Amino acid sequence: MAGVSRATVDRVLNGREGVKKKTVDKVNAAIEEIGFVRNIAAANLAKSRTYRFLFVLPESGDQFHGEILRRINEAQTAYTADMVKAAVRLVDQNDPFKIAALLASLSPDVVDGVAIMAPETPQVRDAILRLQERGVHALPFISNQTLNGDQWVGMDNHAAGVTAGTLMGRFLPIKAGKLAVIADSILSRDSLERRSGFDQVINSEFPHLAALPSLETYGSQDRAKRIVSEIFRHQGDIAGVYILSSEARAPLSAIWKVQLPHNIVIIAHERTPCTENALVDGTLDAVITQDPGHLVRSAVRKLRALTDGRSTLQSQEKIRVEIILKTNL
Amino acid sequence: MAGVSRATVDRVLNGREGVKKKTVDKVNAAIEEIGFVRNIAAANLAKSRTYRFLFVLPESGDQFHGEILRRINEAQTAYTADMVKAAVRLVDQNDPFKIAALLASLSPDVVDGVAIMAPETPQVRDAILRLQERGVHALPFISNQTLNGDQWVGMDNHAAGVTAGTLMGRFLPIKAGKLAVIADSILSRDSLERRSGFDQVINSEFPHLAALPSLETYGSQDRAKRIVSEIFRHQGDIAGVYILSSEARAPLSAIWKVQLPHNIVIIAHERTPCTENALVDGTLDAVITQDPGHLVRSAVRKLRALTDGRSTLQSQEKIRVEIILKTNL
DNA sequence: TTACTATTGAGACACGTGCCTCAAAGCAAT
DNA sequence: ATTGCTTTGAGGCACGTGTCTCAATAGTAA
Repeated sequence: MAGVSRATVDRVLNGREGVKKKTVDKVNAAIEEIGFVRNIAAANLAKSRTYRFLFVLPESGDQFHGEILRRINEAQTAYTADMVKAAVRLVDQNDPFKIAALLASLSPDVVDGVAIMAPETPQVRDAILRLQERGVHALPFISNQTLNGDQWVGMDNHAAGVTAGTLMGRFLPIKAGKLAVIADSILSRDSLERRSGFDQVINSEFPHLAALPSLETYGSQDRAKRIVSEIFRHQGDIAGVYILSSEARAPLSAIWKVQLPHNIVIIAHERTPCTENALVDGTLDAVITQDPGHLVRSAVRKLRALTDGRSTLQSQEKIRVEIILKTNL
Repeated sequence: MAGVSRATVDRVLNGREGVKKKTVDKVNAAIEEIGFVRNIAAANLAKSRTYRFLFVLPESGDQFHGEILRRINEAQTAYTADMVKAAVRLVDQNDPFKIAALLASLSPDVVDGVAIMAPETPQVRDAILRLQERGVHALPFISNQTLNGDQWVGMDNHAAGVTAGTLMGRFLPIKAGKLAVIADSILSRDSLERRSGFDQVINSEFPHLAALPSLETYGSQDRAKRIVSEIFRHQGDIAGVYILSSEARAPLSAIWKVQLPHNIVIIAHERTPCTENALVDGTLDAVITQDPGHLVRSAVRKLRALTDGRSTLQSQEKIRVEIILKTNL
């Protein structure tokens, strides 16, 4: 069609050197004209290509992370047909240097792409950039990093906070009240974004409500219990509780023990066995979540597209801020 | 590994005749032992297999169907690499005989699988069964058919109705009021299920509210306007409006014209440009929807799994009842 | 044992692409 | 026209599987 040999087409398609610009254009024109699309399956077969991906996740007993791990295993099975192998490495997320060191140890000989869930610190940011320079595709995962705008997988945490605030405001009767905000730790960017969204909507749309300063549990059951009981002792008019961290177990079990007045609205994040139970038994009024299976599959698809130099279906990769009630579990 | 030749393994793998049971067992044992998984990409390459799927959809100017069509085109592109070709046929959904005739005209030589969106009638049900007998995989799509329990793609409409009812009840203050229910037509199974879910939750959880009988617009703009204005003339204490059909345009534009008291809660179904606008401008309080892109991709994946005799990832194929507010658009 | 049939093996070619080598042709500077 | 470099062509083998043919072997009934 282009009047050239298969070898030349190959040179053009795979970007090899030593082809005249004029020839390249001829080939591309022909490709355009007959609407040729490379059969990626055949190409991968020929290259006996395997996609070696790595998920770098925080080590924690967090149920949400447990879900993520389950989904990675699931995807492992589902994507074997596509020659995708996904490994997992757990790192202490409080130690940015360890994370950076791990990333620094990865080379393109061993891995094609990495999905990284880690708090944003200068060390990590640098390590990610250097990783990319070395030719390993890196993709911020769930925890955002201010790098390449849309190249990350996770939900818009500000919108999630706004949504939580809206539901809180709309579920409560229109009268003055205070809102307790409980977090594991508010240092992470995700927590800050959620909090800011929550405050924004409460202040602007529901001025009769007042969001109290965040209370941190640091993952401790005891601390959670103390916080919960103290809130209700000192602040008489608590109307709602917003649990903004991804792990709702500690605050929830504290709430179960303390027995709150039952017209209080409680909203938490992330769908886990624990939050599901709390929805069913009526403790939680709503859960704002992102689908862990979708997160994992989206990361895999995006990494694959990156290694192939393709683009992905925008609409499929958008991580939705999902609202879950008892009724649409 | 099994001590047999490649030819025999082929006979076993592809279920050809004339292999002793003992040999079959040996081969399967070996497969089990070394954990062999067939490279589907290579297999399809060798067979130069293409998956020819057909979407049978109602012909209607419905925006939701428009979205579905867009997503089918999108999937078309995204799945070319997997040799999937999806065609669309529109049929008058009020004529079950035409639908049945169309299905009857499909043979396995021309198409591998069909996703069918059609109201449930005896003719259609029969046609689907006969289609399957002829060896064409059929999958009810969006509109459910009481056939094979989980083999369909769409959301649980009863749960959707319950969710709509719950939001309605929770968004409204706890005081007596009436709820208008507007539908295109309430004859379809989907509408009935939504209505039943809605009533159930209103009656049991929010007894101070009363859901009025459904009002049908039959897609007519004028009729919608008349219905909307009459409701508010004759019934003084309308607290909320539930638009339960997939096309909210007629009722919504009627509402825009009539200018309702603005503390009325309005909930509709399906995310479309129209409902999005209504969310943004505050006319709608919530939209209950299913993701059209996900519906289409799920149908394609399920049809592909059916033709390959594989199973799909349960969790990925579950169509969620999504709640959309202005904040998580 | 013989004469069957049922089962198995060996080998070839195909699918669409990648990747390599060697030779041929084109081109520019001298 | 010669030399040396750049660009192109021809052809082969590979990837993992399917599918076919023909021959070889095993098994069974007479």
